[in-house]
Amino acid sequence: MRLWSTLERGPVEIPPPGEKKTVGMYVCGPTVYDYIHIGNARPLIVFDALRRYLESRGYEIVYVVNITDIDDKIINRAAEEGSSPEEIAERFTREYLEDLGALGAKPPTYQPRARAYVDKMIELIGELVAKGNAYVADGDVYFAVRSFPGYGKLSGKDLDDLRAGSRVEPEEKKRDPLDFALWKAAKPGEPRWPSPWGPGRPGWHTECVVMARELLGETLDIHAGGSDLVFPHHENEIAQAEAVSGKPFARIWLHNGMLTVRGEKMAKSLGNFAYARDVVRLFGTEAVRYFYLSRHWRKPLDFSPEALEEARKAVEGVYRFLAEAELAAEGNENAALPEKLAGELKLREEKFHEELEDDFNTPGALAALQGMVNAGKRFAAEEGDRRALRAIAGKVRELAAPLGLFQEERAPSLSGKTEELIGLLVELRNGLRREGNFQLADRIREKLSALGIELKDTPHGTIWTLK
RNA sequence: GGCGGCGUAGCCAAGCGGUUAAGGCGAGGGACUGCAAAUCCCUUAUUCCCCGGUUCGAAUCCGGGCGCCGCCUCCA
Repeated sequence: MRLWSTLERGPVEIPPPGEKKTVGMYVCGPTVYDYIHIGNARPLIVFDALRRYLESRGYEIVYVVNITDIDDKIINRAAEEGSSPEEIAERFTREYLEDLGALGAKPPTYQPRARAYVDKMIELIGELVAKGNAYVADGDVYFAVRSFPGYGKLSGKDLDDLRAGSRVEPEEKKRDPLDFALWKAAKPGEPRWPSPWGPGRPGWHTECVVMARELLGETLDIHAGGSDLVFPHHENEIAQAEAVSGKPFARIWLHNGMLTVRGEKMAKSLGNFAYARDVVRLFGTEAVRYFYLSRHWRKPLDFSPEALEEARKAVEGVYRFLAEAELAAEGNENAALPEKLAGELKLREEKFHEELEDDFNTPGALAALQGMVNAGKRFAAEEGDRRALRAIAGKVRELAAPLGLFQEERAPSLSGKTEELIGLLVELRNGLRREGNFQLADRIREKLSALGIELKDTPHGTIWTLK
């Protein structure tokens, strides 16, 4: 399998499963100062799907998504609410975990929190100071970017260009404006940990390095996150990790494209965001997942209610096929697949895997899945043989499982008594229809429709569904 | 200004040197129906932002435009 890596600026081959015992995968998770917005959900869905696809192909994945629970934004929010940073972090960690579940993500192997690793961070900073890659200035510790020759290799930036166009305000304490804080001295009222440089807290760029090293070793197989993290966050991680270990920090760097709104990046600071939980509540987990997976993970994707609605309908269509196929084929589970159909099915299945093996092209894979559904429908229409449909339905479900799609058994049903009641109404209405009393028959249909119960008169009788 | 990406049907979106240019949504036509709804079937890009070039052959490669976006500051 090939994945396009930011560092190589091109595709990198992942060694086949079995050649290596486990694959370590690290994704930059949220800062817990508020509910996550739907843009934050993109890496959580896309890399969850990638992880599960790799697992389905025989890889053993150790999947880490960190939780940043030390940060300026948390401190600010606490001040606004008259609460403590600990309380804010605790609360939004809980909310985040709930949202992660609602997005249909498989729980990560580890979900480390920065607060639990402060000691290790102090150790790492100490090493950097000892090696001459970092310096102490008035209770702060800064990483000296000029001390790391590879600085800029991930983002393709040149130190001198950066300085020329720099929007960074030079800080007195820094030797170079691009140096970044490893340790920040505590201001009055701020959370603090004791350190050799005085009380303070770690800078953001250090936590991922430390947690990744602790849980996955010095070199990660895959490091992933949003494309807005390439610079400076991931660049700074590389500098710290590699300055200490002398080994590559990660083999493959994956960066998902941004979610946009009318072409502009969704961001809390721009105010153009929607909370993930609200979008999931409105459109459902699978519509959100389908929405993301119907666009290649590296490209920007534009958010709109219409786009989500479109995804919801596409998901709906597949479920309609699955329900029909599984119903029609009941009792014919072992019916042999006609040769013609088997061939087409096989072709689509190969296509599905080819697409995913090639830079995890989920839109292509979804198209292959839709193609299978269409092949099934066409076959049933042409040959009048519906028995074969069950095999297709099974294949679709099997292939879609790692993507977190099409695993629901069926639409939620009503209680037995209610169903009997609807059955009674349907029977009465059909009596009226036979007598030609369409006026009353239509009224019953309309009233039920208003209650969310849709009646359909088919040649074989009337069936009903929930809207 | 520097670095990176994108521009494919009404909309969304794959394809990245030879395919009938995937797939979804929408739209149009048909079947079914008392009328509907739903469903099913069929149709829907001689052409890939523009202009040159390379090639037997380009949406795909190269050069030059035009337009849009991201990063360079916290950010998934």
